[in-house]
Amino acid sequence: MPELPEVETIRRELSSELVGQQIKSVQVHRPSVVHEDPVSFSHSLANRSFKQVQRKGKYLIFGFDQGPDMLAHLGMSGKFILDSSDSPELQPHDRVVFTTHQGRLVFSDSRCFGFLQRAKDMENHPRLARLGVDGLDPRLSATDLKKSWGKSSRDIKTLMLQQSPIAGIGNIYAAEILFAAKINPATPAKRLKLKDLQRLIGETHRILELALTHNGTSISDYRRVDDKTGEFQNFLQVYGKAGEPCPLCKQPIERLVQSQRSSFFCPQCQVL
DNA sequence: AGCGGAACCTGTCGGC
DNA sequence: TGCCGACAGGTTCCGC
Repeated sequence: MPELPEVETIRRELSSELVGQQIKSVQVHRPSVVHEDPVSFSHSLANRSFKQVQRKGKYLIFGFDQGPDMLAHLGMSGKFILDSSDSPELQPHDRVVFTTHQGRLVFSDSRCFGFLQRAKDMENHPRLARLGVDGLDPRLSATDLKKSWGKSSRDIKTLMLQQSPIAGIGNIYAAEILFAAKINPATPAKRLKLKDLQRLIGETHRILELALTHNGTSISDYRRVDDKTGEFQNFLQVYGKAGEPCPLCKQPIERLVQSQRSSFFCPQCQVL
């Protein structure tokens, strides 16, 4: 589900609404989504207060007034929902519920690819150690990309999804960024020159920023913490649009499977 | 080392 | 109506 703009939207909303709230209790309804002993997890988080919410790539890191941080990933269908109702009913996909003095924070995830886990040493967490430069980070450089990709004959689309050397891009934004940069998703990475990679970085920044401005893309599952949808789905140029005319040249958009994922592109505009 | 493919789990939709 | 396969904003792991 959630790529960088969706996760960052959620981070901002949690940051403004959740910070300062104290946890009364934690109920784990699906132990497998807590990647550690669920009993220790619940016990240790009780009575903690949320202090900050950070993001690295598609991961969220919750900081508390004391004790280890909590790492969270939303997988394909994970959501964080905040509510303040008095007698909320447990929904079928509610996996973990944090009850605070002001309401609840619910981790809901239909497919259970997401997870929560405390970690004392977040800096060296194996999940985070592999991440490259954040997709919104201005320090992202074409030279770094050339260094990582310069000798690879793999297709550029697959490499963009690997979270290194760039972190935060997923299937939707890979398609949109490549369309904007006029690069074919099947192009072997080593064929891209520095100026192509510079353009790719420019479009990465532009598209991710724009999507963030519109609070991300809601296609089916993704919701903001107040259950509202994002709006960037209204601005998609190629993702999910196989058979529809290209917004630039009217040629039909094509679908292609790469690394077991769908890619969408315009065969006429994305020639490189 | 790097690659392709399977696995994790659940839900929805379209075709027969 | 029911069953079956395809597909879905992700990531890790295993075997070659």
